[in-house]
Amino acid sequence: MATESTDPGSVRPGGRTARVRAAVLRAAGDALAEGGLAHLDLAEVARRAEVGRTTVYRRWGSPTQLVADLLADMAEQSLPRTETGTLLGDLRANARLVRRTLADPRQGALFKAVIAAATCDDQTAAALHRFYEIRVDAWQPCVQQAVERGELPEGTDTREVVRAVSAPLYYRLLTSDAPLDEAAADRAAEATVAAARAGVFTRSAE
Amino acid sequence: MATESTDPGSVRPGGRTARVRAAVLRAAGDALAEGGLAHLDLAEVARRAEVGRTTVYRRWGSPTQLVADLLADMAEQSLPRTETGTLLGDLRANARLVRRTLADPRQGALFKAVIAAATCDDQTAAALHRFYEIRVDAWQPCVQQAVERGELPEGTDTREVVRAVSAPLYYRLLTSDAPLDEAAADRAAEATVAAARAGVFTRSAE
DNA sequence: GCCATAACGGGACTCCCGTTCCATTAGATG
DNA sequence: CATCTAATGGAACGGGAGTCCCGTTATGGC
Repeated sequence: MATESTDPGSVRPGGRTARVRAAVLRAAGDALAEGGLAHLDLAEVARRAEVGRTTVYRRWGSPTQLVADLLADMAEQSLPRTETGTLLGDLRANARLVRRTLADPRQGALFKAVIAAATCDDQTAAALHRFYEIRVDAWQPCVQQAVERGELPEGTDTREVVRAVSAPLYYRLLTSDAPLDEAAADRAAEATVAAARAGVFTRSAE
Repeated sequence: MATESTDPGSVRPGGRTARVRAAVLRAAGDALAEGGLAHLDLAEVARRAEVGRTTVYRRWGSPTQLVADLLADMAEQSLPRTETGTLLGDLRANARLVRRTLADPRQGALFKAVIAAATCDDQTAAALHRFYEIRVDAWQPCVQQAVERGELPEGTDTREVVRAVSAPLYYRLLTSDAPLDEAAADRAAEATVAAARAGVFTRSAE
């Protein structure tokens, strides 16, 4: 048995290997943003990245696994979080950041494609879930502070509050052709604050 | 020019043609629910539907276009809407219906795959948007009634309220591996009511 | 019930995706 | 700087997806 030797890149991750990975991931991101998951062709990615086809097939194997690696890369680049001192201010800043990202032609298309890939493959789904776990954890403290300030009831599920801000924006991105304007972002933040104040996000037991 | 003759099925839509379409769409739904968009193979769909490969390639051409037709078919089957007399009751019924659908292994996987397909192709996206437009329109009246009863402020964007109920459920389905339990559905309904009561969904001007 | 033809279905063909083999390049270690 | 070998990349190969051609079926109109 002995786990199939080792994946390429795990023994000698420096120099060229890292450069190849960076070039391939960038090319994959571009291709995804342009054509979506269905048009993601490993041969074309190799061409764009100026890398041998064989290398791409060997190291990533399938489009969905390539996306999984792309997600792992995206998860490492964390954005700085702004602090305004009030819950509404913090959540609005978050909502506007999410909106700006999703409304950007390249980034928006990329996120759509990445979500699509996660629906096709369990490993990719795991990578996507991890990505959002990290993002939610990064913003969760501002809700925690609101609880400590007395703005929100004790026992509030702080992570669920953060997710409630993003949800309507992603829902609109995927199921509607209406533009993601800043008003939608502000509404998402306000709705979340209203619900959180009403105690909707308190976990009853446990 | 003269629009490339006519699509198959438009001149003689009865009998066999309709039977073929039904068989193919059912097979496509099964295949999508099992393997997701990436594993949707037109040849296999033809085999499952006991239909000639040529027919499937000629009438639908690509996986995404097949999904677009599947969506048009799904949009026609509308679910009956329950009425409880209160806004929270109606929205909770809606939320639980959505949750039950998405939590069902086959239906949930199918919805994921359909959303994935919509991210790859404009026509499929249009079909998906139309599907949700119809669903939202079907539930919008219960919010309208709440406005008329005085439960919600005048000028409330009733459709946006309906969307606010679904959003967190879809967001969880796609970006998390947490189970879609009934508590999540109830929370979505309660959060939406709290926000709507606070006037978050009133459109300022226009 | 009969005819014209829309739509289907089988088989052959082509092309490209994905794999395999091996020579070449360039990290890592001393 | 020399050596070992992980990792890359070119070339050739096999198989299956998608297309084309044409005969067959059965629908809609009279």
